[in-house]
Amino acid sequence: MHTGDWPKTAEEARAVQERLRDLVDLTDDLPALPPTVTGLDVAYDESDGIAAAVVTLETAGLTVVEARTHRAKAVFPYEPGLFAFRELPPLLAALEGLAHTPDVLVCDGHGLAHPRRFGLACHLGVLTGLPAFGVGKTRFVGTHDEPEQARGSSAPLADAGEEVGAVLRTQDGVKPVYVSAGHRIGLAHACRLTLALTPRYRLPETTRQADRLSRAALR
DNA sequence: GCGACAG
DNA sequence: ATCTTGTCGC
Repeated sequence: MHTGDWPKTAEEARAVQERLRDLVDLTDDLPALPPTVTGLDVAYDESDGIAAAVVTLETAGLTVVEARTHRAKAVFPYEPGLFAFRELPPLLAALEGLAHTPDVLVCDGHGLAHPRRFGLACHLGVLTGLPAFGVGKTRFVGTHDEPEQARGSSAPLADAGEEVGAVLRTQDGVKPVYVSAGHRIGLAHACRLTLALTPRYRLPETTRQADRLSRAALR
């Protein structure tokens, strides 16, 4: 579906981000608790082989509704800030295989918490037109205070004077995650959904399921 | 100039 | 991302 016009150089990729960033819509029309949540992740092997997985869960109960995987060869090298150009192709292919349109995408990476405010979650949201937000495991940009130790506590993530996300504690005393809006959803809503997806573990159940499936698909 | 740097 | 032994705790 995206064969042909994919950036070849870092310069071209950054230009694409600068051009698409204006298409990000932060209007939030998503129900407080959408019927389903769809997680995405990509696994890699030692020779440019990659496997993407998308898993849709019922929001209440977190049971799997459907899942899809897609294997491919990496077409773009990893570079901080341009990460989406590496994972987007297989992720989009996997998404196209779903029988049901996702209500919201939960990405393994950042959205607005990006140097040019256009991380994977924004890119995926703009290209699919679907609501999307990011839940990163580590900080990429910005500074923040340490959130309180209780699950649900959070601290603003600021970069260059802008609030680009939140550092959210999903379990008592565990390392917090980095939540940021991607497209068609607000930060507060993204944080509430993240908590709904982490009743037991640090990472969202969507990410855990997608991670497991992508690794399995790689072999 | 010197670090930092999503996955 | 992925590579890895042991270790602490429920």
